[in-house]
Amino acid sequence: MPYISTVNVNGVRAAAGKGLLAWLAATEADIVCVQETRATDEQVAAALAPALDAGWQLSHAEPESKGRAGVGILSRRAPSAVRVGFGSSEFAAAGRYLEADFDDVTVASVYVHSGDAGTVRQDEKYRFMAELGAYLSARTGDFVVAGDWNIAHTERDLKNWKGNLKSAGFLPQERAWIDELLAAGYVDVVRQLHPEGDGPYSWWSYRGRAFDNDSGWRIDYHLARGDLAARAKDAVVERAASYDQRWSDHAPVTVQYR
Amino acid sequence: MPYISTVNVNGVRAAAGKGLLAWLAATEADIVCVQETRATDEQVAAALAPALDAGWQLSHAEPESKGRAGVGILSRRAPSAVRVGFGSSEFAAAGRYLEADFDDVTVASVYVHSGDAGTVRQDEKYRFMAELGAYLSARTGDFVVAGDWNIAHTERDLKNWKGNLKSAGFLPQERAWIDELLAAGYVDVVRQLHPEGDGPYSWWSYRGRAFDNDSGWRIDYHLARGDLAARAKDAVVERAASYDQRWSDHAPVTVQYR
DNA sequence: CTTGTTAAG
DNA sequence: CTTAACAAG
Repeated sequence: MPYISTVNVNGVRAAAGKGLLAWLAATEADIVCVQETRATDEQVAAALAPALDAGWQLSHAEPESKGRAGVGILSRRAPSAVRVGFGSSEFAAAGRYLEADFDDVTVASVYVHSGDAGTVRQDEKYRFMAELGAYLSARTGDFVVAGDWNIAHTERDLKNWKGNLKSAGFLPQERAWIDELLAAGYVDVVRQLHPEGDGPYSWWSYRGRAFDNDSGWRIDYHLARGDLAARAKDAVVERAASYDQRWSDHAPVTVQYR
Repeated sequence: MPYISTVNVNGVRAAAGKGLLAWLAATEADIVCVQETRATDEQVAAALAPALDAGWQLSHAEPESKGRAGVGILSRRAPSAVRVGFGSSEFAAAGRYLEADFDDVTVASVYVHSGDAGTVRQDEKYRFMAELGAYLSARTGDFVVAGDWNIAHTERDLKNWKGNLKSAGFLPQERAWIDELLAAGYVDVVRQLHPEGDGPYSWWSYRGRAFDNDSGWRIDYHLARGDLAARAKDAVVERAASYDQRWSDHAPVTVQYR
């Protein structure tokens, strides 16, 4: 029943003015996970005012540091419960994790650091991965965590994999972490429904002609566990949402769950 | 003989793309003083490349702090000498003063701080004023200092003078400093040629409808001394240069010297 | 190449 | 309201 989409909006205030609102008005999704709102609760509500007026419910995890991170969940019906962050992690209030309970499913919106190989920001990414991994592995039941994981799992998940073997987002330790999540019972829903071929990519750099050349990365996943994973169908990356005018460097990843 | 213009370009890189280059290609001025290039020597040369290719000569005083200040002099013929800064001032390398000798005249391009009443930035402005005033008062001969002085001299030099009696740019101490320069032998050339009426303003805030309402300030002056002052004619503020598309919040102030 | 923050204007 | 630097992406 739930029709769930996830998209890194790369600044909700900028995205709202460029096409996010139109996309929200047109989508058939019931639940939309967003990442990188880069705004306070108040600013997000202001940017999405037309959507909220049209009935969308907003749950949001505000980032501590201004202009960074920030994740939210938009839903046609209000969730029965919302939880910001996970555990007593150093990232509890980082605006990187939010989960919401709906009648038939619990949905989380996650934003993993992009990282930068060999820097403190990569160490921070690893710490986040460790804590998030422990939290997710301990969870049971029907559950889907959708968001920007900033990790391409396999060679089929990025166009130029040979050139990125030492790049943040495709490092062995990062890829192994996705393996662990799958081993813990999570299913990469889009890959399950697209077992063959490369992609579909969900992020294209703004630099050069990356989008036109489809030189992208698949770093936005739905990781579902329990009964939910088997119910997934029609997983699509809405690349076309970016054709007219790009309103983010990511495209929505949308899955229908029966 | 010299036809001299001054304009605060408010970022030469932004201005070049929006109309400064077209204005330079069309102006009849022989010497153009510019302020707030907000760029290094190299960046200014790159931004003005088409103008330099067309024959304009560039002299530039690079700001110490990136993205701030920076003054230059563009001339159809190369100056015989160029001097950056004045004396051993704390502002010697601030990118706020540059003078160049031409066959028949010495021209300086100056950029006085905008200031902020009651803050350290206002104190800095006062220190700059004191040092510049001492330097200019000691000078003799034919000489013109053109630039952004960031001070409206009298009630006729800004639209809303009543509301700005306590604002930086119209403070008693600032206005008195202009009086001192005039007493030292400098002539406010535009005012001399426009003895009646308000303005002509040379700066309009980007906020609100300031430009459309001509709610501006006259803060860009040619201060000339010696024979030169008497030779001035046809002093105009080229407000029309901003009609199509504004490429700065200031307009060029152009004077023909016989 | 883009977003948002910041300082300066 | 705008410029440019910066940090992050």
